[in-house]
Amino acid sequence: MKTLSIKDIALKANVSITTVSFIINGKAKEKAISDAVIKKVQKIIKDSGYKPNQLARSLRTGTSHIIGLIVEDISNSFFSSIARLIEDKAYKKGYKIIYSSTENNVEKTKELINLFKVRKVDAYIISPIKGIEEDIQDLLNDNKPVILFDRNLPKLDTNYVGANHFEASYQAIESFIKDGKRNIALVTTDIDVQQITERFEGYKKSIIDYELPYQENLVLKIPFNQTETTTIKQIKELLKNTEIDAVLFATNYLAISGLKALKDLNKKIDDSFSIIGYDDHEAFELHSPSISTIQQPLEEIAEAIIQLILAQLATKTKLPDQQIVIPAKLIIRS
Amino acid sequence: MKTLSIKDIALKANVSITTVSFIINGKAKEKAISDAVIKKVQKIIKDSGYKPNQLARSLRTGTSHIIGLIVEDISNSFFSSIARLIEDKAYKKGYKIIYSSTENNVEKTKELINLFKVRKVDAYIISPIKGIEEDIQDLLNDNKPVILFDRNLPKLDTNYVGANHFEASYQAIESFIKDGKRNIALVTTDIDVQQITERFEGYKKSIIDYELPYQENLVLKIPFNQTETTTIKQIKELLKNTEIDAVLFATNYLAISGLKALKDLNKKIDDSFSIIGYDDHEAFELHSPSISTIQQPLEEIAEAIIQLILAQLATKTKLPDQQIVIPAKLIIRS
DNA sequence: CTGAAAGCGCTTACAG
DNA sequence: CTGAAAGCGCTTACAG
Repeated sequence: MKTLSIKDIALKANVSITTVSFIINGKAKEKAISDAVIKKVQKIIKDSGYKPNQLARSLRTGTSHIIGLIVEDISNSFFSSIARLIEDKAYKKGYKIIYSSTENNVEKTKELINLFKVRKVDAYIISPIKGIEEDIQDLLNDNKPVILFDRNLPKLDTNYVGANHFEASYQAIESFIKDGKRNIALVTTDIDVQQITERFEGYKKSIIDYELPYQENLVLKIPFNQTETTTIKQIKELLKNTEIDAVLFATNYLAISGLKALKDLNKKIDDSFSIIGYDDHEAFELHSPSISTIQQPLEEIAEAIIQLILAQLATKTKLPDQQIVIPAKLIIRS
Repeated sequence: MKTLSIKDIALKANVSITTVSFIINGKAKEKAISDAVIKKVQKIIKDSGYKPNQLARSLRTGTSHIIGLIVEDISNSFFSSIARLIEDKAYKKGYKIIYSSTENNVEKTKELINLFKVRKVDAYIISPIKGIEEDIQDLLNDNKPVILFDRNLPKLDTNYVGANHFEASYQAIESFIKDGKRNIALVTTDIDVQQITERFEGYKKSIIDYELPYQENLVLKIPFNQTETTTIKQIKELLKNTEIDAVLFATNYLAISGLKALKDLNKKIDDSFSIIGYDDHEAFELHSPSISTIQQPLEEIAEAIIQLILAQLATKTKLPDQQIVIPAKLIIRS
């Protein structure tokens, strides 16, 4: 059962492939094709189940109705939730999403961008890492919509959607301080991306604003590419400092590791020791006691991204870049 | 900055595009291209940063070095973990993965398969739903490798990789019974797919084998497409039956909803009331007490899938279908 | 040892 | 109102 081509349809309908193409692409009216021919061709298309070959179409037109989504790690619930929301929204507008993980690997990311590029993806949604500025600039020069999210690359002029990490982190620490905490630790990662830096800056600023001493030994920077076992060990090490009365975890997976460390240590979360996580995770709410967390509004972020994409796709002219910063919310649970 | 084509390279090298193509595709030796020409062309390719257009290549050859992965819901950690593992392994062999979620929607799944098909995906990994048998059969007729996983479609002759759900569920119930439980509930979903049915059958068989009465009112079938709030309500309703001394949850998200219900009810998990979940979830281990669970060996499943794919891709002839059933493990935590 | 040419399946400027 | 033809960027059978 060979798959049908536009030629087969043209043959059956006894018209040229040009005519068939016009009809398929809704240009029949514009091109003044007679109603009779339109009807006939449409019937044949329907009866035969013919579907245009998108590869050939993309090769010719340079478009694909596909949006490429590049995230750090699809198995992280923050990214998979966003991916799912974007997928839903895009699908309703006739766009498909294909996604892939960078694993914070510059080489892999470059290859992915190239993969998407040669496949004529119409737009890119990227949670970027440093080192791919040039590749993204190429896309922009190529007039492709690019939306960065979660992290920004300050060197680039492009669209960005993300939460206000500085503010969120500041508020989390503020709430600790108002609760009487004095030795507040930060467990973060060593990857050098804007949103992680912001979380750190918010932590620091809040401590200084409230005239607490900034203690470098209370900040633990976990290497990105190490096993969770090692991470847990390092967190336990940190917690040997019994002065610590509160911990902010800068990502959800670090908070999970932190909870495991606490469990190992048999250390309770109570009036004298609090923690706050980042991004939500099913485990936070279920934990006894429930874990407070800084929540990024996934729905709003996904919506903002898709709106930006659609706006750009709908127009030929380059729209002004937008930097959309959405406030994250501190969810206090207890 | 127009992107380069094979023509540009041929022009620069002063050879035909045929020669360039042979060199790119490693057929230079076979086609007896002179070493001098090979060197020259390769240098030009390298210096110019030329990358062959994969779209054109796919259109011509019908292959793409891409594997399509279709799962129920990428935001479910079972699927996102498998996706990530498969992606890693495939990437090492030079294959890229593109994935998408079916949301248990037959129409969307058909469209996705078509999307992948017209893009000449080399192989398919699908966690299928009923109603797409024909589409998959088309792929098989088309001589494309298809690996079903997680769920099988018994009507089809194709490869399958999955866990032994019947056995796993049987053992879970058996362990409850050996613990002295007598009124064991099952919370499962109403979707009619093999692996869910098997979990139910294992539950039933175990109860009957151990000569306990099979009580229909202890089996709760949750509709797939409802809100979690409703699910939690239904589970709470079930738990009003205080005779129940143990519950097996047939999926990880149902177990999560179950834990939320218990938290709402302030009902403790202890000697007189036990639960077992399905698939792992960070929240299970962290919960106090830790939640026992039936664990599918993700790494082994991913490895089996990728091996099957690579074996099929490596040969032109159709290999015999394989049904790989991997035992799930009951992880008892306490 | 190397090249001209057909063809994969489309779209579209041009012609009539 | 409709069609012949060029071209998107490749691969490969054929010819020399």
